[in-house]
Amino acid sequence: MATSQRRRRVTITDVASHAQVSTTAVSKVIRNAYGVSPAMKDRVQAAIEELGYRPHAAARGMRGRTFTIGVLLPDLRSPFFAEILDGLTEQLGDTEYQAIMIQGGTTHKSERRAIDALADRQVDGILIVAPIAAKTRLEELARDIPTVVLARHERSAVYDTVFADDDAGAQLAVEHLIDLGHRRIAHIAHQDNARARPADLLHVIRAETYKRVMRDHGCGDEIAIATTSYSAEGGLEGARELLSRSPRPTAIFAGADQAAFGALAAVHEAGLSVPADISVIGYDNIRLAALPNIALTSIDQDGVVMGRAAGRLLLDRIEGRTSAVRFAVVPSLVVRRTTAPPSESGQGPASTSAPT
Amino acid sequence: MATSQRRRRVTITDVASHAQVSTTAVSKVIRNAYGVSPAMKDRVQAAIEELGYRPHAAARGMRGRTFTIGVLLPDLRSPFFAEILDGLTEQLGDTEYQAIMIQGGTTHKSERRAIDALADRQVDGILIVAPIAAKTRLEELARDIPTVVLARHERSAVYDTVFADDDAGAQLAVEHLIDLGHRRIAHIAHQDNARARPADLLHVIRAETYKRVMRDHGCGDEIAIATTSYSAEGGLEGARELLSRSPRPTAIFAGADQAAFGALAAVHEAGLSVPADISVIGYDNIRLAALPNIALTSIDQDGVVMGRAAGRLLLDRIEGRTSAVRFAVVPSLVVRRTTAPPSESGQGPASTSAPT
DNA sequence: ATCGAAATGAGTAACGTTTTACAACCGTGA
DNA sequence: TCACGGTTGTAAAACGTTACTCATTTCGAT
Repeated sequence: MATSQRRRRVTITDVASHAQVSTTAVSKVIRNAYGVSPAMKDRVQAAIEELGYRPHAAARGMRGRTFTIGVLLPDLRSPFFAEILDGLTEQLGDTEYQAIMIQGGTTHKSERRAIDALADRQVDGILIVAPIAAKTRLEELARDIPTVVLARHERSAVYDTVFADDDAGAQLAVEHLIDLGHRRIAHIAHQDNARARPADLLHVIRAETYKRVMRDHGCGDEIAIATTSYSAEGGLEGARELLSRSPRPTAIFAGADQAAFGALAAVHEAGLSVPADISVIGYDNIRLAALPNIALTSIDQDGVVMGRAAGRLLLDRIEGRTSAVRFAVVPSLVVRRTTAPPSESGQGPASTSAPT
Repeated sequence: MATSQRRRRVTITDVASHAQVSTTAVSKVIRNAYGVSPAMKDRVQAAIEELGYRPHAAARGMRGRTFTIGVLLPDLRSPFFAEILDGLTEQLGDTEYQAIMIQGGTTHKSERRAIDALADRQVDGILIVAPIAAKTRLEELARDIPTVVLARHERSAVYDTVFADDDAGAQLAVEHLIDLGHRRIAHIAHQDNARARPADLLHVIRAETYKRVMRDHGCGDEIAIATTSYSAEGGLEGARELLSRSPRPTAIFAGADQAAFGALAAVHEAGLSVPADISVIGYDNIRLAALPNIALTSIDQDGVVMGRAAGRLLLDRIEGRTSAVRFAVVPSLVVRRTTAPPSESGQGPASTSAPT
């Protein structure tokens, strides 16, 4: 018989009667609201301590705040999200607020369900990371709940945005390769079914900037893009396709490090070497990129700073700010050993014969 | 003036008055409880549809359920957790339950705070992944809230456990190396400040099994362990240390793929090659391990199945089951290209002279 | 002393649901 | 016709907290 009655939680009433005061007084102490004498405060806090009382979030949510920040992540697979969360957690640090996460998935339906779930749970604020929902839907949400959108560039009057300057970052990447002497630079892009204005999506910006910079340096004819996804599998597939083209590119700019890993694999698979035959540059500078055997050249953007900023903006909004803010982080180039000047011999040893 | 009054949410009362019935009736329809005629049901559902009503989770939490499953993850950096969550989400699928995640961190204090946060939010069930808390604390929690613990092996009367058979997995790994002819096999282990019985911790089991299998095959004298952490950085550091020993090991069994990546880096750094000079085997079979240029031999354990099982056990418990269950997944060996027979020449080319 | 304002505490009504209890209605069998 | 049991609906009381209102006390300035 594994019964063992589920214990009743200790409530504010228990504390009040134990401390011989009203529940109102206890509530005030908890929220350190105006109108409690030091004596009262001590007394109540002692009772709280003694009984191990913890306020019941659902009940609080009925009247006031839930002290909960909801974070919507598309998935848990990107190491970059972990950094954002670290920043957010740090910012929430000693406040009473707690971050909870929810997985949005890749379809509109699943993302919708996740957002609704957060709204149903009466979170005090929402951080939406790289959503695929349309701007109008996000604004609808933001009218009800303080909202910060991370990783999209749009300008909204009702929510704040936090993002890295992807235009600058992509320019750093492509110009780094051009400075090394490359001209046949290919790009691996990402495709999802986001309903945002394309120009507000970071992966579109990276791709567009790639094209612009190529043209600016007279390499407009060398533009070659494989559109797959920002993942290892996507990078592998995309790079395979790019490497099969003729003439073969001498460098690949992958829109994300994960994709760059896939690209490295494809290069290896083709019997070519990095950076002798092909240079590869990634984006995000995830930790694995720094391992000495990988040593991936990448674009660093400080996820922790972005997470911190998002947290602060959210807290401000909860406190009542209504004006909208855009917070941009500036990325930087981290040169490692996957990029080098192109080899003199136009095509490497493993070049397959041209078609037809 | 960015005012735009925050709209009042539509409540059960709104639905009731719109459908000209009592709130009780609406509540019954929502929960499809006993005592509603088909006519009533249709009528109410139409009203719900029309008004776009969604039940208010906090209010529900006051009397009944919150339809929320809390998931405590130590961090977001392990790709393995993503799989568990996929399995859980799949299992929760079309139920009304929603999974929310919270980051437990690496200290007892932060994990405690996270668990309390879930309890305060009145989740209906908790999935605790690889916790560091003591068993007694988990049992205390489990007496109040249906709980499933994932990745620890202990046997509890009040909560369920879901884990992979790490003993079998580690044995597969070590015997694979021994079958290839290796004898000087080193191990990279993980250390944290968990308060569990050591024998219940997966990383301890992997290490102990490594030692046992070594002894069973007469390699007891060759046992060499570097205790760092199951991360790329930990693997790098650990492998550096192991490679500096003399005689140098011919194979490394890393307790996790992430650590194996670090080990690969260290081997490369030392001017040695895999698998010619050193074989490396990981654990978890994360996606990156399958990339053709990495091709890491690893131990596969099905995280999705584990997540699904955890979800089902949780739902069962919420429905009233009180008996405890232990669910174990059996791992399998995935041979790729980082393991091979040891080279004949005892030490590779980069061997440093023996000390003294 | 007296007045008024400020400080302090308590009582009570919400908040949006679920649960319990019960009333009204129906058809059925005696 | 009556009593009865089952069905279908409603009213009202929780659940634990906060916000609002108001009464009492304290204290400084006159």
